[in-house]
Amino acid sequence: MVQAQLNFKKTPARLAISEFLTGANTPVDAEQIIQYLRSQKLDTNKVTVYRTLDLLFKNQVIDRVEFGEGKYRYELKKNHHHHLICTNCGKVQDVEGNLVENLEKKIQEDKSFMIQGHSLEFFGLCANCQK
Amino acid sequence: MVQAQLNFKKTPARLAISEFLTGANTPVDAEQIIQYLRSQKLDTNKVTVYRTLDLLFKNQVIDRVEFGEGKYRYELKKNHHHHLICTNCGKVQDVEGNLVENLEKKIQEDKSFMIQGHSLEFFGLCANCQK
DNA sequence: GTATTTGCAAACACTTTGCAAGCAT
DNA sequence: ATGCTTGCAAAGTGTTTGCAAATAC
Repeated sequence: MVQAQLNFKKTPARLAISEFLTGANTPVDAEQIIQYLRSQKLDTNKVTVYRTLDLLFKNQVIDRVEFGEGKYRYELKKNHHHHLICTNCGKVQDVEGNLVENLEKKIQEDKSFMIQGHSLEFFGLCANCQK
Repeated sequence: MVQAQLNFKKTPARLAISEFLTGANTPVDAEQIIQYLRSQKLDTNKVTVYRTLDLLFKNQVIDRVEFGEGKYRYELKKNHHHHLICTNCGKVQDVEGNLVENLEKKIQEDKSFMIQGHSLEFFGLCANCQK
């Protein structure tokens, strides 16, 4: 699997799902994973896909995000970043870095709220869709 | 209804839903609305609730937000703000103001991405749950 | 060999749709 | 009167669960 220290059994489905997530440059949904597995002649049941995602999520191998679509998307955990989601073509770009670190400090002080995490997504038109 | 210029028919269900949304100090889900209607002896079908929410959302009377729960929450449109969501008790507080305006300017320049909107939610522990 | 993982069927939660009946204007 | 709104039943998504059979180690 993605991280050697996790002693999950290395089943074909899990390896393929990890491989797909590793190769994806954008957060993918369960359906896309199932399509990929099908294309690899690995007709894995969707239940297995959800269970694998759950396993990876709970072990902090992947992140789970929502883009207001009524479903989850998943991506390998990586350096903190935010997303630019094109409302026209759906393209997703990353913005590297924690852009709200200073905001968080201020909020913790002002509101006595202990921040553990956040989600920040931007919606708009990518360069191509502005033409 | 909430906004006079919209000439929707003022049915009991719509009036009650608007009233509930107006009184709510936190984004509510469809189920909470149904419970409220029931408590008002207005046994409105959930389909009507969803259709009313859709109507209000499309006419920009309400906002629709997601807190990573796998469902939508709705709140009356108001001054731009973000949410502090307690991961322990679920309490939701508002943070007034557009905290990422400067970020947006920078992103538009750096990424040639035309931002139309964003979502920013903070997850953590409210003052009470830190005790 | 044994505990983990899988597939299947089924259920679940949330939301949407089609259509006929009912109501606001 | 008529077009908008509702309820009902059904279906559509996305996701989870129980259990017996299959498999990685």
